[in-house]
Amino acid sequence: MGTSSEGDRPWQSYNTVYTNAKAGMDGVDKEKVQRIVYEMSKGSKYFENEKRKEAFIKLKIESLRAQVDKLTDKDVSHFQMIANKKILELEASRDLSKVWLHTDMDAFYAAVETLENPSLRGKPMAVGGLSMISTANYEARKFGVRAAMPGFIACKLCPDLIFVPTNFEKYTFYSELARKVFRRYDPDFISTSLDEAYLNITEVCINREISSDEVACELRNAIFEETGLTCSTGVAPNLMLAKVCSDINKPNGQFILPNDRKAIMTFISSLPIRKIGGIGKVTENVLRDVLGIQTCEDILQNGAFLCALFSSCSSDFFLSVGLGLGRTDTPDIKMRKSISSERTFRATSDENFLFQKLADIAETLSNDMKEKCLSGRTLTLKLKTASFEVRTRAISLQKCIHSKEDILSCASRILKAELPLSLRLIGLRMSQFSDDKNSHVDPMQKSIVAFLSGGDANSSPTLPKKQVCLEVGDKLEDHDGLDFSEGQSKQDVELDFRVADDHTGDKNDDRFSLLCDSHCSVSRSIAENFKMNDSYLDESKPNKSVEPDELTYSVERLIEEVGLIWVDDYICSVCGIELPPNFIEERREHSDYHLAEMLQKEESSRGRAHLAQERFVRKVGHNREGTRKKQKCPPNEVKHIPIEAFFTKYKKNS
DNA sequence: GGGGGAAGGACCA
DNA sequence: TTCCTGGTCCTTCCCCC
Repeated sequence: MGTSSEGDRPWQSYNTVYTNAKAGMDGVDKEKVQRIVYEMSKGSKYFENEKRKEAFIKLKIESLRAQVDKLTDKDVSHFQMIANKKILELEASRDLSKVWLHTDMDAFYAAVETLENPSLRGKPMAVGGLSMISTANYEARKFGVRAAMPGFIACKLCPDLIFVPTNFEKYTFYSELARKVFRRYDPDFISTSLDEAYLNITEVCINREISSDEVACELRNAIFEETGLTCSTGVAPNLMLAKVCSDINKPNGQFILPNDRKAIMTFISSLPIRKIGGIGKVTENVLRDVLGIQTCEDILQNGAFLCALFSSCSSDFFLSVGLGLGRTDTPDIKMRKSISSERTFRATSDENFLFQKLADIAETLSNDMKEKCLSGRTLTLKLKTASFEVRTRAISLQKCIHSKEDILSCASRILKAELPLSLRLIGLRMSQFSDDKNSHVDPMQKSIVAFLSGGDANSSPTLPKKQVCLEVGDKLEDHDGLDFSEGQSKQDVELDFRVADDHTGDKNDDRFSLLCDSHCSVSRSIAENFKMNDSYLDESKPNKSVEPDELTYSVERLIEEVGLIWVDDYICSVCGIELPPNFIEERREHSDYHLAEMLQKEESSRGRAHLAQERFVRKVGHNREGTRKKQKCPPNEVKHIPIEAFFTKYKKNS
């Protein structure tokens, strides 16, 4: 930016993934593609957001450069010693005894569509729509059209482009046909997607006394005969290299890298780092602009700087890439860690529309979870604003949930705290699954009594091992075993009234689950919760009188005693302080303060209430310094860019 | 200081 | 006029013990 050449060609500074060479795109006029992508994008909110992200990366690069400049000769020789030691250790772990084959179906979705509709053959075609393309055939790739490109840009690059909608049933069917072939060569093959797999063919080569080249050829022929589709394969001593190799002779080709260190080092030396799985656009730019690293050989030559600038895990990963090392064993079966559903729509701030979308997504997620017998404890709401800024807000519950009603109830509360906002995407993700998929109750969940007594929920034989629900107006003493133990202060209860899960999924249950959800990050003030969930309040129930001296609680009493509501959703009815709805923590602390104040009046012991007040005062002071926790990030604030984010996982490979 | 939750980001197909 | 979906893993920040 800023140079005359860039002024003439502003698109050159707009880096997108679309100019990265993909199979079948070798002859593409990259500058033309870059210019058209730039011209179609510029001025849009997406473009502005990309620019913002680019600016962050530039700052990161500048910061790393400054760190390099500060290194003395002594520092460099120190880090060189560390790098040398690591290289020796990594080299000692090199395993050349395995033969891995990576197979990748050629333009899979597009090939399936062409197989079923031969009239598409020879014509530029893309699977997807005007908003986004899933994949493009090789005829379209000649124009620069590729996966992950918006369809309207693809249309500009290739006006005759034919669009075919995605049909996952078809792709799954053909994928299964291919997998039948894979199983014959490796029953434990690793499937990474519908069209890709890793096969350990070591045994096949030994038992049948044939070369890996012959196995690859045989496998490709078998796949073609049984599916009518072509694939490309790569053979190498580890998974990382096999994946790189399968891309070399695409489409319908294969590349064999011998299990020989010298051959590997020769192969890797000129390999662009971007070809390595785990090195994407950002890492490529950072390594190139900070250290001038472009090939894997460059990595080894910059070992000292990599050790100086990056975490141990990251530098280990980089060095292992430079040595051509990768995983050589079949990983253990991985359990799913999360399940999610998200929808993009035209940006809007219409709250009715947004809550309806949220309900639709909650239903989809709930259905998916039921289908897979999953029940989760952590719900994450993902929002993409009209300006493409992505926000996530998570809530961890005391028990696992899966029903639409429970999901929607939690999600609505988080969303409400974020509004008003113009959004273009809403997503919900559930994680922290219960081990026992048939149980929808978290065994770790403590009953309120166990919580109050500081004991384990399961340790008391007299306590019901189920969630205790209170009706509005109930006193805790009305329930078996629900009394406060001696010395137990009421403030020990961080009350978070939630919609009860009665395990039947009934809507509009007028009871509240009185759970001690102290870990709930978005637990709200009592008043707020009541306000937000007022549809669950049953006003027909008569209030129950409460003796002031009794150490008992009723839900209504808390509200009455504290008397705190947020007038106009903004002003504290007790003291008049103004706190916006999205100041969740502050509001919670604020209601804590008033609660403590109330308790202070009625309890003979003042200690804990005083502590709560102190806590509030400290917190307010803290917040006034502008260190509010991750609620909003100023646009001009330098954000952390976790360049190393991807690398630790490779550590175990080496 | 360590553990764990939350938030954000990079990357992949 | 228009830039997806679903998943994993990692780091940093922050709070709590």
